[in-house]
Amino acid sequence: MLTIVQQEYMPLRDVVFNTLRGAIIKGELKPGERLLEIKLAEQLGVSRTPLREAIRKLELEGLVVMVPRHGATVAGITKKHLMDVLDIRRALEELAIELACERTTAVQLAEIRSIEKSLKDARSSEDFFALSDLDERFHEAIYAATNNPRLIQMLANLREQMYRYRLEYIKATDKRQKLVSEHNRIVKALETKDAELGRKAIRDHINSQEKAILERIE
Amino acid sequence: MLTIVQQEYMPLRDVVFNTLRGAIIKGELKPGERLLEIKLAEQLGVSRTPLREAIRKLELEGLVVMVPRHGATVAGITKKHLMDVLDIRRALEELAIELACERTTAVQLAEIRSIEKSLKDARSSEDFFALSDLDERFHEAIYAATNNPRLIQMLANLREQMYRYRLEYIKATDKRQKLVSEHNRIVKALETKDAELGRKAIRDHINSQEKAILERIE
DNA sequence: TATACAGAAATTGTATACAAAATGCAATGT
DNA sequence: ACATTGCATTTTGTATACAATTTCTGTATA
Repeated sequence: MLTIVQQEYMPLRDVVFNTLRGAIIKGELKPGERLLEIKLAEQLGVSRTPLREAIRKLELEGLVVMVPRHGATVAGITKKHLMDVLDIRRALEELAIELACERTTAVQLAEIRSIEKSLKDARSSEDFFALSDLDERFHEAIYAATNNPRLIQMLANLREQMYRYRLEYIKATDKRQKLVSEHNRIVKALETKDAELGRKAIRDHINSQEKAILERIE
Repeated sequence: MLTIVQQEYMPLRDVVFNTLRGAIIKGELKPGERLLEIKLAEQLGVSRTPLREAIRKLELEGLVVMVPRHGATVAGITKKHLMDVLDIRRALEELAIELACERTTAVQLAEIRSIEKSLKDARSSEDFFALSDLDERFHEAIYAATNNPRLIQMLANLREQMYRYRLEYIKATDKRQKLVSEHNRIVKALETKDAELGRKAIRDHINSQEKAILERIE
């Protein structure tokens, strides 16, 4: 007898959590904006209970700041905060590449290569969302190869936090070629299992992003 | 006019959160054990609402596993899981030392030195909790010197997860001298702002812990 | 004996009600 | 005009009630 794993059900709190996170990342909920429970609950058509549980999770992810007996506000993004997060990402991305160089299976490498090719072929496209999606898939494929679930989760979360800036970065057509060549370097490192090259490559990649983000900020 | 900052208030959800986290870390709640909402709520003398919100946070910290419509269970700790967390800690501890080498202020360095001395003086003590507390304060003082709140929070969380093993490590009297000398090396790195030495020192320090934990596990 | 089914019990998911605290505003007094 | 006080409103914190689902258990049947 087969047990059918139905993944279709999702608790309301998670639906709300995803919705709010998306809204914050896309800028629909602006930094400093208050998250009024009753108002939000009515807007989303749910009660306060699942809404509150979603806010707890957003709080721990750092997207929302809680003040006891005052409520939740969308966390502000300062330059300092971004730099802090980038420092952490750099350290963990280097670890990820190192692990991936050891552990990537043939199947995983093929998958990574395939995504890299798609991205290369689409590098002149104007479909930013598609490009962004490919970029995300490329990096998540590498995370997956680390075989470290905790690291995968943390990196996914850290990346998400600069989503809106990443989109801007990808729009910058003049930097596309650079992005493609950086990806290629990363793949080379994985193919030759050269952890040191991998670390360098990913560091340069993040530094490019950092530069682009800094340009955007002022 | 002086404003008195009263930090005495804490929402029930946070009290519950801390209580449960402590219970899990100390092993009072064993891996695989179910967290029944009504039962726990009665035991703690609170209603289900704050309890549930606490569980959401524990979930994101990785201490409990949720299965929709089935409830929460204490996350199991496998060797693989420990190694995964240690890999992440190593990467972030190295980053922390590097940042601390750049940023530690004179006051902070004095504080770190002071804790180091206390720990050295107490190295023959049998008061494990006091020793553990000093060790924790030593490392948190270094984290604080990074001036990166997000990193501080993440490292504190990662350390907590191996609390019970750390205690065993500290009990091992034969390794005390080693621990003291490792700390001394870390302080030296901070004093001379030698990031490379710092990385090496902290890496060795964590490797020692890893070894001790592995010995404990079988 | 093993299995399938039905119903009961237990448990989580969600909504609502009530309590406590903070905020805003107007009235009052200086 | 300005500060202060007190009240009403808003908002969060907590508890409880109800709904939906799952799990357990016992019984009947092959």
